[in-house]
Amino acid sequence: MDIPSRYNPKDTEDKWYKIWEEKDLFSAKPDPAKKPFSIVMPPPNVTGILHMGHALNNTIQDILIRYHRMKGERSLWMPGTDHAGIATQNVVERSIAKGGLKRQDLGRDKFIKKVWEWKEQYGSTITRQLRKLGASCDWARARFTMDEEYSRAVIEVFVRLYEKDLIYRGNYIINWCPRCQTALSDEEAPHHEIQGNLYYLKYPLKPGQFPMGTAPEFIVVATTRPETMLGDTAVAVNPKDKRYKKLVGKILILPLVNKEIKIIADSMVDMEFGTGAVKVTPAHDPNDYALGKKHGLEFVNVLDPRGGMNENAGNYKGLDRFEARKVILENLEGKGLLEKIEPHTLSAGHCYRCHTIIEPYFSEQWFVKMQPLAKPAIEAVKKGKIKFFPKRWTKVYLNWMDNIQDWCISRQIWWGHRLPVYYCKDCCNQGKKGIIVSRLKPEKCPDCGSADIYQDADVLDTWFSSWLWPFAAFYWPEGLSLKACLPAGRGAAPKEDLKYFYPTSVLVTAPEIIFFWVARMIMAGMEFMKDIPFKDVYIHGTVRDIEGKKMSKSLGNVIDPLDIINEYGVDALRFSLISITAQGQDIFLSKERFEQGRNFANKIWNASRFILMNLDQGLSLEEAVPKENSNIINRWILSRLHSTLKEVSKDLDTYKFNEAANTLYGFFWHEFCDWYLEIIKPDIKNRENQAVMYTVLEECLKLLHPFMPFVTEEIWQRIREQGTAPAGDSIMIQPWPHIQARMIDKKLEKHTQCLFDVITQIRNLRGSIEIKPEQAVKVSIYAHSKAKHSLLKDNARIIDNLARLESLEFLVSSQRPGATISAIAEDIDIYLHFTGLLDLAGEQHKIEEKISNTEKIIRSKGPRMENAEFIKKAPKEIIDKEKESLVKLNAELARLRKMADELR
RNA sequence: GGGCGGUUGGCGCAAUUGGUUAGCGCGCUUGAUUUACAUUCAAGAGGUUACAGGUUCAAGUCCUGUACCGCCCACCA
Repeated sequence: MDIPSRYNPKDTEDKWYKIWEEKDLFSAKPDPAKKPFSIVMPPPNVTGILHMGHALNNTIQDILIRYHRMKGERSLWMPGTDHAGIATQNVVERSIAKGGLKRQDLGRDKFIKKVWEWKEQYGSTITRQLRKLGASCDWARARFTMDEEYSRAVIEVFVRLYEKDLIYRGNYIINWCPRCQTALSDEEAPHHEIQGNLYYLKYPLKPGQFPMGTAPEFIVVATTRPETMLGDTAVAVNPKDKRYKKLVGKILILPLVNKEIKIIADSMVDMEFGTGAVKVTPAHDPNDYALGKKHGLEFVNVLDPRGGMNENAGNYKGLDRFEARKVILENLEGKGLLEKIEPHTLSAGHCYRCHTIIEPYFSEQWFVKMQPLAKPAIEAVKKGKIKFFPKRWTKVYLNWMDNIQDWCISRQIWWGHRLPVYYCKDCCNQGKKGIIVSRLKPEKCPDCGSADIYQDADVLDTWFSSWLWPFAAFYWPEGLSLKACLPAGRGAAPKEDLKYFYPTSVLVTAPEIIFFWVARMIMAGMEFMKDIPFKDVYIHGTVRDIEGKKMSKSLGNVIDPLDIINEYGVDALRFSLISITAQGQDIFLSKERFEQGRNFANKIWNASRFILMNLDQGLSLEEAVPKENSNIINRWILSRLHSTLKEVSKDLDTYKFNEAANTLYGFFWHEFCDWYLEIIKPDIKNRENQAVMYTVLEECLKLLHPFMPFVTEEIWQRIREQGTAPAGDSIMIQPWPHIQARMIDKKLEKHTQCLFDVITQIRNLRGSIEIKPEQAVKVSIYAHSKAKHSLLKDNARIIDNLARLESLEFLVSSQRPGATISAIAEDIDIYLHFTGLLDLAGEQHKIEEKISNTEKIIRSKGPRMENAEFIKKAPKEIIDKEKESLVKLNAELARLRKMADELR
């Protein structure tokens, strides 16, 4: 037998993945007679490279897909990539920058062409890496959010929403990233705390409004962004603020700009903060914007799109915003108008792509009206049509949905779906509206007939295409009406699949994506499909380093899954990752974690190697069905197998992946290998043992396959190569083991456990007096019950072998034989004969210790049985259990005392 | 300012609806190598479940409060 004694992942991984793909085992074709099971993969960015978050996310999905596929469902995992507008544009801009080029140098069309070229060349990195991971996606169906047909769906949605009056254009304060030079949605500009200052600026009152000496010369305002003062058009105070009461309505001279601005009163102003007087910059702050609207203030934009000062900033024009801040402060100080600077922590929005501090910026953008869309999406979750796992995310979702804000969807970049918005130059020039929203470019203006029409330059937020993923990936809207219209044969993705696979079964994703994507998909699903996009949402934790920090390149704490695959193998990566992923908890990773997975893969490998070396051909599996007279050890392991199977299936059905993995680990390693195989080793050629051993291995391989696809496939195939089992395509498509309830016998499991306890106790006794492992010893046993007596007697050989006995004697009374040390296991007394010098005092001490321990337990339980309340109120089962255990403990105590007496 | 999660042996985590003597992995101690696997095997040590109250016959589990850690949301200029 040429099986190496170490599992080498590199020999199996690429090989089997290739074969699975060649045999087309990942493809799922609709079959009305069968249940569908579908998952749409959260499409990774086309610029993406595999990180641990991907590894975890996709391993979970692959486990679910493989599990349901084996259960006989039509199991589809729909893969794809996201065009990731800003991220991809940034990457390509960086790449052409090496040649000293900016995108503007190329022009829009050429730049877009470059992006496509980049995509062709590098865009498949992430999908290649997902293959490495073992992901069993139906690659033939892979979609890209910029595909022609997908883009059509995006345009369709825009037009429909516009026609329903759910999309509008307007001038508002939005989040502007000066580096990416585009608007961002609120979700794309998360707030982070930064250390800044609060600057106190003096704004002089216009002279002559009060008689000399009856009013202050200045009003002091506090601001964190002094450069925006150039765009101030008022100062606001609280109307209740006595300090400023008489100043309301008066005029200030805005320093540096020398412009007159008014003091206004508004209850929005917090009297406690700063000086109680706030400068108002309607074009650069959302609050000030509101004030500006309310009080009819002027909107002065002082920034340009790059975050520099524009022509409204006068002398400061051209300076970067932070440079300008410095200069302005210097100038104010020079004029004695800077009162003081206080350190101040504030939270500012940051671009989620490049982490630049965003500027609130007044500009014309396109928005989606969210409240009407949110309503049915809230209902769907409230009514339980969509369930979150873990449940607590439901609240997070509902909270956000209840306070939903309109969604800014226009982006001032080039890479993305261009808005299907056209303008008639003539109409616009004449001050008429001239906006045409259309699926196709209009030939001429429907109003004036002019052909002078141009398209809006903006593109849509990437999430405006992702939110359609669960149905657009299935060729919506055609998919609703068309029958199969793609060429038949392998790889064809018939468009009627939408009907079969939608709604999808479960969405697996990370918490930070709930607002961006999950919530919006639900809204889109309800709006365009009139149905939920998925039934369950499984939210897994964030992968962190061992100190709990997020993994990031800048922190240098990244563990690269590809390195782990290289060093430990993919099965090890998958298994370890899953076994430490408690439902919904974050994951703290260190490299050593993967040793457990690697060791387990090796254990599976070697147990299989051992079995294969000893397995006869042409086994009849009938022999693995326990009969009344079957060997108790075989009945035990089969019962444990089916208990395990039941648990694993239940855990998978409830998304408790770590529990499933750990249950399997414990069963395979510690019960099957450590006990069962060791026990049957001497009788390994026994027909029944052969059949049982083989059955347990086969079933375990199947149970393990979703977690560790490669090692299980390799072994499964080797079993077939050896001719032990009939040939088959792949373990991937074997039926999931059938739970046979009648095989599970908990009483038997418990009963058998006693045998193992006796063996452990004997080994323990040997160890306590340092008997050499090779030295066989004499042991005498007295069982206080008949059942146990016959269990031990029937299996004496097992005890002999595993505890290395010279002889095993069954006593007829509970009398301690001479020259022995003793132990007890349940109701069995164990005596180990010792020929050397006996450490009587040590033995005595050991027993005394056990006695006091047992007494302690009895003391803690005893009063309960005398407690009338307990007897009255506790369920009968519990009382019986308690009674039973107390009886046992007391018997044990009596036996221990007797043992101690006999020693004296 | 709101909300959520966490706090269990040295470390990382488990523990269904409250119900035997709180489990697992790593690490540690001791011993074992012709005999499937040293990526192994055997045996063992190690916890008054963050703290303070409360409910209950019974609390790691439920309630109230406190402390610390982490995350999310929010327009404190």
